[in-house]
Amino acid sequence: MTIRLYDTNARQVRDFIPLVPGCVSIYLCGATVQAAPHIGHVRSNLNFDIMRRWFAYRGYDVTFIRNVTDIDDKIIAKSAEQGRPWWSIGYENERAFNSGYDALGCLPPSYEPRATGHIPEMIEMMRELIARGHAYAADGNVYFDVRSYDDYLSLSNQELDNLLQPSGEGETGKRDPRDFAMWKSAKPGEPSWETPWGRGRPGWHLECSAMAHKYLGSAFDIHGGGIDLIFPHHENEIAQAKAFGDDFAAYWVHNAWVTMSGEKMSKSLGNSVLVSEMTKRWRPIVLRYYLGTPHYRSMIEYSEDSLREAESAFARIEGFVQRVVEKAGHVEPAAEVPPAFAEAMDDDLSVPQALAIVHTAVRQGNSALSADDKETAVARLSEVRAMLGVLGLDPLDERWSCGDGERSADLHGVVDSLVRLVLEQRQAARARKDYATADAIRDQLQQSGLDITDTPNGARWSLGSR
RNA sequence: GGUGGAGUGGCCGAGAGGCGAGGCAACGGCCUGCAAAGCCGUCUACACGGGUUCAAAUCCCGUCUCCACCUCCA
Repeated sequence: MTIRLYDTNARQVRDFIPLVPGCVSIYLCGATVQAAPHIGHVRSNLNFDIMRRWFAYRGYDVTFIRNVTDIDDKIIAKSAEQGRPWWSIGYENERAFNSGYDALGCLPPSYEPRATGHIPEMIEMMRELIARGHAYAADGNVYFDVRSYDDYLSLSNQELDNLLQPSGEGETGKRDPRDFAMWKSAKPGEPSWETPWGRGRPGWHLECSAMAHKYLGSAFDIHGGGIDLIFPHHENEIAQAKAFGDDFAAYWVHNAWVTMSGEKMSKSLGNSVLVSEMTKRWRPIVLRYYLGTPHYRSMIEYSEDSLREAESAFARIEGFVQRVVEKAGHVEPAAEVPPAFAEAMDDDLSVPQALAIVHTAVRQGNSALSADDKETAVARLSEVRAMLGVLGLDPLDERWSCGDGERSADLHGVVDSLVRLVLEQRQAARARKDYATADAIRDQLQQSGLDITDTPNGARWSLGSR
């Protein structure tokens, strides 16, 4: 019954023991809103969405903080390039991220703090770190003194002296080239805030230490993010927070990335597949199935073929759900998921194994349907709904009903009675063995985007997959 | 140079000493006027070379290939 998670810091799977019984606090590194989100960004969020849903299912009270870093070098550069304010660029991308998360059915975080809304907290942290001898000001920058913190690089298991020398472009006055900037002095024309060390702006890592402290306190349960954040971002967060006096995160969970032709999808490599493009071409629930069901620590090699495969696999589940509902009416999700499913989820969120349980239930349910065993079919559906609910993939969840709720339900009724009229004609043709006419009717409906399936109880129609 | 990860059947994708994960595709069967869907069955795989063991995809040694991080990154 204990949830186990792979902790990057321990480099092994550990039993999850919450700091406060019954509660779990999660800090997820969200976006640096310098560009529109690609599917790798949503994948990360999706993995943690499933994590929090599982914790909630297990009875935990979940506090989920996902930050927005709304100031950085690239945002400033774009602002200068486009002649637009930095905050307008950041906000535009922030909205794109949120609509991407939303489209794929991610639950909103408990709170979503922005870096630039927490300048006083950052100044306070720097003041304390300077007082404690872990940081120093130089030329209007504030640097963290990495040699002053003994445990530096323990998360990524590296030795300070083995690191390649950083370029340290434009960062002057460092005691050690590997010291990192918590605060950067403002160049003319750049956005800046007043501090005791001069006008400037946050470096990349300070916001997370400061905001995690503010919203989750000096100690919290889980810190998450993409595997590429381990160094330098998370190492630097740890150094700041711990040197400041926080215990910081108890568990570190990192998701793997999405690759394309074997290479990491990234904004700078230019091989990004934008979420906005994908949701135009694929049903969001299918995208969620595709991006959310491989294990979170496995790479996803993006391809259209495997997306199509995911579409077929999910259609199988969906078909079962629809058939049972047509036969038996509304079926509520079961209160509990099957034990084998729970066991898989407890074991470091083994979604692929959990999904095998779903497919088995679907197969059993389908068998029950063809044997006319309504009771078993309903029981399996109710389990399937409970399991899919945890994964955020229940096709009957209102979230996935397209368009504006009641109006589209009305429309469905209209289409249904029209199609029934046509199907009656086809049935009449079939009855007099005029199969040419019957097939022509079916072909025509097919071309209108409707799939027709004959069953022992008459023909049924469904929206074609594309 | 340092640190970490990966290589599994036609494809995707789990597993981590012994019971064929699961899915997609294909093929055969049942059902069907035909089709579709569904069900049943078939396809017995773990980069390579050694070793340990009654037993290795899994552990050990070595090799090859690929990827990532080393101050832009989810």
